[in-house]
Amino acid sequence: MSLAIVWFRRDLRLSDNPALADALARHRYVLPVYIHAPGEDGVWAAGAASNWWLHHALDDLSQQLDARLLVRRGPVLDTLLALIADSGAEAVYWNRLYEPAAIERDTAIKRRLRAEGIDAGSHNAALLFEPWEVSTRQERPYRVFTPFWKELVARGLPSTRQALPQLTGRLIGAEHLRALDPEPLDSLGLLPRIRWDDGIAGTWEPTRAGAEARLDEFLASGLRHYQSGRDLPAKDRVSRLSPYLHFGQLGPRELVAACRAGGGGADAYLRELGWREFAHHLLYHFPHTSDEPLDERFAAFPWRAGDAQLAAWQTGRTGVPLVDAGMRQLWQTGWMHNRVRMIVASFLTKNLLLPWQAGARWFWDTLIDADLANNTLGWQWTAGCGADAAPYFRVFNPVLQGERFDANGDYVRRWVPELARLPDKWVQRPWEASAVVLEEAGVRLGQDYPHPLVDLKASRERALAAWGRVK
DNA sequence: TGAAATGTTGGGGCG
DNA sequence: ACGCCCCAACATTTC
Repeated sequence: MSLAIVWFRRDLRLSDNPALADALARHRYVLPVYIHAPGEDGVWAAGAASNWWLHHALDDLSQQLDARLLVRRGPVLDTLLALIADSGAEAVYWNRLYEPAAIERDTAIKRRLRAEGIDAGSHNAALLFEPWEVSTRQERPYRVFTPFWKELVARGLPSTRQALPQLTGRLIGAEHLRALDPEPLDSLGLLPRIRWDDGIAGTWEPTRAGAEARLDEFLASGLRHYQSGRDLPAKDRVSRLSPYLHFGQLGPRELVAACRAGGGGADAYLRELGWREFAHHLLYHFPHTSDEPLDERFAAFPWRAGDAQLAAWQTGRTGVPLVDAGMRQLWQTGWMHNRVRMIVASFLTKNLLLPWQAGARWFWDTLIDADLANNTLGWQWTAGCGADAAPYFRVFNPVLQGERFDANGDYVRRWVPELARLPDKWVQRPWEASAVVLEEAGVRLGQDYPHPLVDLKASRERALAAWGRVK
């Protein structure tokens, strides 16, 4: 009886999964496989937070598959060939990844499998449109978001609400699975050895059920007021769906369908999904940009070196409350509100003049939703060296941003508790508070909370001068 | 998906 | 009543 391997990667769902659907359509039995091969991710090996999520997502997927997910470890090609030999599979199907290293590896795997007479096929589960399907009238990749998004909308955003596939009797038997040397999930070492994950575990439900619950909550409470609500980091009015999208526990087509059914306010949110598409479009067409600026004029930009300042930023000890609040939210929960991401990124690159790559690396290591395309776009946008980037003169003032979007200081107080007793007027800028005010709030600057790492006005002017010289 | 500097306007205090 | 100044409020320009 014919058997197909479905090679799961970051498409950890059963619904709207074209590789799985293809396998079910063409073959009698299906062998779902996950192969752990961290070395094949190149220099962008997944960080600890990402691995934590992956562990639980795989555990959850395995449960949905009636414990028939075969986990293996090793080089992917060798592992697949061994599995084909041991199981008698005639085909391997998977859903595409779009990072440069993954494309290179998967292309080689497809070629080799076909050379061996195996039916190898890849599908799109992760994006609304393939990066190579969309181009400007000059047949070039888009480099500006708005026309890119208009084109996608004009084509019609694909959406689907598929029922779960009927798997009963289609998965290979448990005894057959055991003969294929399954690796216990725990042995992959994805979970932390020392338990630093309490904050993350208390914040997230990294399962398909968690994704659906989070989506329902967002549709009910956030989507309608997304346009304005998304800017308030203390409120829970953003989707928080990014990690589910990254690991494919939710597909973008499913999300479009849910938004359409969810009523008003969806356009502003769908546009954010458009930025995700744009990020993948850019990384596909400009594969070096995860490490190098897209705008060549920035190749020789005079970034500073500052290990102590970088460490202060990473650990939320810059002395600028909103920046520190964001960095601590990231460290404790593996996630940061998007407006705050822009603010801390602006602070690192512009006020501290530290290279965006250092920030990108830290986000990569700590974010639960770390995604190479999105991370690259976001950091290059902030640094002004990417596609459709922020103008060089756009420097966020974290004090003003705090007063505008965290007016009563709820966000700062939550993540920087040592400032909690400061009055609203000073909570975003304790260094300007009088000695009496500080004393009454129990804050000794330089002891309980640091003096600001840099003067905002002077460092802003330094940044403007440096960016102004890029010509 | 900025911020700060500069310009303009209009109301009110005051001699 | 009038002109002058101050300054908040808003608009425009510049970085």
